[in-house]
Amino acid sequence: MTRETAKVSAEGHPLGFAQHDHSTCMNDALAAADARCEEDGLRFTPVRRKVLEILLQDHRALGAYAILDKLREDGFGSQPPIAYRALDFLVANGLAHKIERLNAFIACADTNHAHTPAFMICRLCNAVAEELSSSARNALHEVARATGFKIERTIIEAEGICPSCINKTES
Amino acid sequence: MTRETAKVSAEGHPLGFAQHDHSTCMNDALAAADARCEEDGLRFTPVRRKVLEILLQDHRALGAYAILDKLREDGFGSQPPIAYRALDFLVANGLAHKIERLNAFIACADTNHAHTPAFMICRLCNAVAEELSSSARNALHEVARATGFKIERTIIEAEGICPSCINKTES
DNA sequence: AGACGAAATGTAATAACATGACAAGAGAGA
DNA sequence: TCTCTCTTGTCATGTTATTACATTTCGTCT
Ligand SMILES: [Zn+2]
Ligand SMILES: [Zn+2]
Ligand SMILES: [Zn+2]
Ligand SMILES: [Zn+2]
Repeated sequence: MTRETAKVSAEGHPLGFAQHDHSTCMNDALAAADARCEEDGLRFTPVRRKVLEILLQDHRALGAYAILDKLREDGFGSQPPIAYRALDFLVANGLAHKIERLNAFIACADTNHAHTPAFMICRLCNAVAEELSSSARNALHEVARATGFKIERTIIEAEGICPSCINKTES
Repeated sequence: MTRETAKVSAEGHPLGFAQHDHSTCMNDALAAADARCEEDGLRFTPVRRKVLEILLQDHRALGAYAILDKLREDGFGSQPPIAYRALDFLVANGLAHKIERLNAFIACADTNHAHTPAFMICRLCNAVAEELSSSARNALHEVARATGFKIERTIIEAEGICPSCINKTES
C-alpha cells in the first residue's frame, strides 16, 4: 500500500482499466450518493462524504489507515474508528466495497447495480476494476443450492495484471 | 475467531458439511502430504507437519495465532514467524489454503486436484467447505479474457449458513 | 421551546494479524 | 570436511481492526 496514490486518470487504465473523464466520474458518483442517501433517509455526514471523496480520487483500493491520514490532513478526527465507521456506512449502503485480498476499500463504480460484483486487482499498479455482471456469482449460487448452503455474501476477486500493465511490460 | 475450536467431526457437518470418518480423513491427508513432499523433494519438517496436523483437527479456518498457541503447547517455537513460515510452505505447496475473508487458514481437503477452489464459510459454526469443481472460476476467467486482464490467482468465497446450522436454527 | 431517545462522533486503549532483520542450526553435495 | 542453501529461533516492529465509554448532534414528541 506504499505505492504512489496520486490520480492516474491521465495515464489511462483505472475504472475497469479504461480511460475516462475522471472529474465527471467523481462528480457523478458524489451526486448519486447524495441522491441515494436523501432517498433512503440516510445521513450523509461530512466525514462519510469526505471518505467517499477520498476513495473516488483514484480507482485504487485504499487501506483504512491511508484514508485516516487524508482525513487528518483535512481536519477530521484521526482515530481508527473515525475511518472504520465511515467505511462501514459506505459499504453497508453499497457506496463502497471492501477488497478482502488487500484489506482495503474502494468506491463503488456503479451504485445503480445489483450488488456484490467481482473485482480484478492488478498486482503491479494496484488498480481495481469492478465487474458488474459476474456470471461467476451465479455459478457459485448454483453450487451452493446443490449443497444446501445458504449464501449471504459472495467474495469474488481475481488477482493478476491489468491490460495497461501488460502493455508496459511487453515494451 | 473466539468461537469454540474443538473437534466437531462427531456432530456431523464439516468437510463439505458432510459427515465422515475424521480420523481416516486426517491420516489420509497426512499420508498424502508425506508422499507429495517425498515426490517433489520438499522438506516436510516437524513444524510444518505439526501445523498441518493442527489444521486437520477440524475443518475450520484457524488464525495464525491460534495455531501458534497450539504449537507452543506442543513445545515448538512460539514467535509469529514460526507459524507464518510453516503456513507459507503449506499454502505454496497446495497442502493448505488461506481464507481471505477470515484472515485464517484451512487444510486442503483434496491434495489431488487442480487448485484454487471455491470456499463456503459458515458464519455460525465457522466450518469451511472446499468446492473443487468451481464453475465460478471458469466464469471468472471468461470475463477476464474479454477484458484483457491476466488472472494469476482467483479468490472465490461464499459466506453464509451451512446445512447443519440451517437445521439447528429451524428447530 | 424543552425534553427525550437514537444515531453519530471524539478519544483512549487494546486486540488481532503480519513482516523485517539477523543470528544460529541442520542438510545436501563437492 | 568445507561450503552453500534452506530452515529455524528470536526480537522487534508494522499494519489492520475493535472495544469501551464519554460527548455531541439530530429528529421527534409534547
Ligand atoms: Zn459496486
Ligand atoms: Zn496495472
Ligand atoms: Zn485444496
Ligand atoms: Zn454451520
